[in-house]
Amino acid sequence: MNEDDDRVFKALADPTRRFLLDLLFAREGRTLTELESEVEMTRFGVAKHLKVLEEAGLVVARRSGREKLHFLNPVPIRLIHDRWIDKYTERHVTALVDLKKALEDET
Amino acid sequence: MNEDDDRVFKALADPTRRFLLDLLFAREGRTLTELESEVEMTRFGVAKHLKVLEEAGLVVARRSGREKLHFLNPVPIRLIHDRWIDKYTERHVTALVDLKKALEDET
DNA sequence: TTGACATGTGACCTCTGGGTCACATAACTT
DNA sequence: AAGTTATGTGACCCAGAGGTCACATGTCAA
Repeated sequence: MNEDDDRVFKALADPTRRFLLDLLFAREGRTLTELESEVEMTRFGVAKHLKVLEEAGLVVARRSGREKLHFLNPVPIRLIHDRWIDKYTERHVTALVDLKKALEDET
Repeated sequence: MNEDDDRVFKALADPTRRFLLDLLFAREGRTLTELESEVEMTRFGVAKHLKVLEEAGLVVARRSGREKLHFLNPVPIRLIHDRWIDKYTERHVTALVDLKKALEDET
């Protein structure tokens, strides 16, 4: 359980991996070569990152012939949220975040 | 903005720092020496971790005489959540998480 | 079957980050 | 004032992670 945690947070620690999650969040079911074209890096690097994300459970993959399709799994993200944001204070925090966003939009 | 992100995720990548957040989540306003007593590490190590958490905005500190009181700031956590969990799919994910927890409790 | 395409594996190099220590400053107590 | 308490700073050591390459497997198309 704790090892799972560690894998998730370590996976999120790298900016390239977060960008890959962003790409999958925008459109799911992408292949390795497709993701590679969006990143300034070798295919091997991207493959390594995807493996880390997969082992952390943040990405789920499905094979289709010689291709491998990748999907984003939001559950671990939600668990991070629940760890440090109490249900009673959640309303309060969301209000704070909305306020912050509103202030930034004005500028 | 992107550098802020990076600081937050890098800060969360270390298990000791996550444990410190847990301690502050349980009871806020703790001092360095108090936190040190809960961790198997030198004071210097803990101080270093607290600095990282503070620079990431996950911990906010207030001085009181020669003591420094530390508080948890949940806003960055909420922003992580909002980055990859759409408001429309949030209900769905929460249901999944609740189901998972229920299944684990049965065992 | 032959060649092109999509992905997987292990070794290797480099550099960042966790942890400790010696030293220093500031504040409370008596 | 003197000693104790709470915290801050810079240097140092070492394990681990990011990135690339050479090589290998498996799948589609003609």
